[in-house]
Amino acid sequence: MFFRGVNPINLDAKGRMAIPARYRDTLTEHCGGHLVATIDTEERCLLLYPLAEWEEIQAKIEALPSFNPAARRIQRLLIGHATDIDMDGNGRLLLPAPLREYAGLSKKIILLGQGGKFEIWSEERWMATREEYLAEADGGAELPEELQNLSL
Amino acid sequence: MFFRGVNPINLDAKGRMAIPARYRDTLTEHCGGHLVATIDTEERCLLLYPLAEWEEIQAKIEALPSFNPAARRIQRLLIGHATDIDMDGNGRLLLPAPLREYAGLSKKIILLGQGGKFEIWSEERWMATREEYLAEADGGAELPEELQNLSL
DNA sequence: CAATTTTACCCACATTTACCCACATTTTCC
DNA sequence: GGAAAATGTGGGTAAATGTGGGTAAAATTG
Repeated sequence: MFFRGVNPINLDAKGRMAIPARYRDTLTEHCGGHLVATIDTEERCLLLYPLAEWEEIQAKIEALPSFNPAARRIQRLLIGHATDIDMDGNGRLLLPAPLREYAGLSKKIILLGQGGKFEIWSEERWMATREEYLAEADGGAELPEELQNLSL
Repeated sequence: MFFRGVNPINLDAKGRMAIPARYRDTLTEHCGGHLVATIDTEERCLLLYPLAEWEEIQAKIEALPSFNPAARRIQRLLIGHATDIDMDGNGRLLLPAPLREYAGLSKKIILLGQGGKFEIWSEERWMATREEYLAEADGGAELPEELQNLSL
């Protein structure tokens, strides 16, 4: 159950996106087409999880202490924006308006496979962010040790 | 019994809010539509619990040491403002005027799923608070250890 | 105790959403 | 390169949801 790849997709007038066919079988088998979308707190994009994966994450987040401000912040942002979405008969997802708005999604969007989850970007934003990433030099001093020794 | 998601809702002229249909079945099954609303002590928003959940919490709060000023404060604020509310036949809640006032609720409000409970915000206030949260960097120094290693 | 206001319950209409079908387009296979 | 299958796209319709308001019961006040 690993997703990968960049997929340019068009949102239709109702805010629906067609999941590329190659992911559909995996998604129906693994979670009956039940997904959960929420926001990314660092970038203006969305995260899309199979239901089971999301529930594990939500359990961890909910267990955090309620009176810790940093924990409250994460709970409000992540759980607060998490929305259940089911694939329709045509393999499409209807993205809720508040989430579309957050990520600035209009017509052209990018679905990015990221292992256990997907990311959803506006095409424009994705292009710009990718360029930034490429422009930053590798091998900066701030790399975690695990990365320093990573062999590709 | 996990609530999540952002729900933009309109209060009507009588101060009633329609609970989104997807939560209704859960609420009627789990607590017969009996809920308890109270205030959040940190932010100007309301907390909305299924009756059973609230009773557990109230028991814990009542058990706090009476001579501790911070405990007394919490008791007075939380238990003092807690109000029983039932869903009507149309799946709506009538929010009491004092609570609406506390949270500054007029017409446009936001219902935020937060796991075992909901939060109710004025739309305006929620937007502002969300922007603040987003502006704060993740990975600040004050994060609980559990959070530092959380992998989304 | 009567009069007035408030609350709760219910019904009916407007709007939105979900589901389904049909067409266009792309891909695959021969 | 052409035909057939699979995929992507658009939109119509029935059902579910949201909204407003009326009426009767209850509570409150003078």
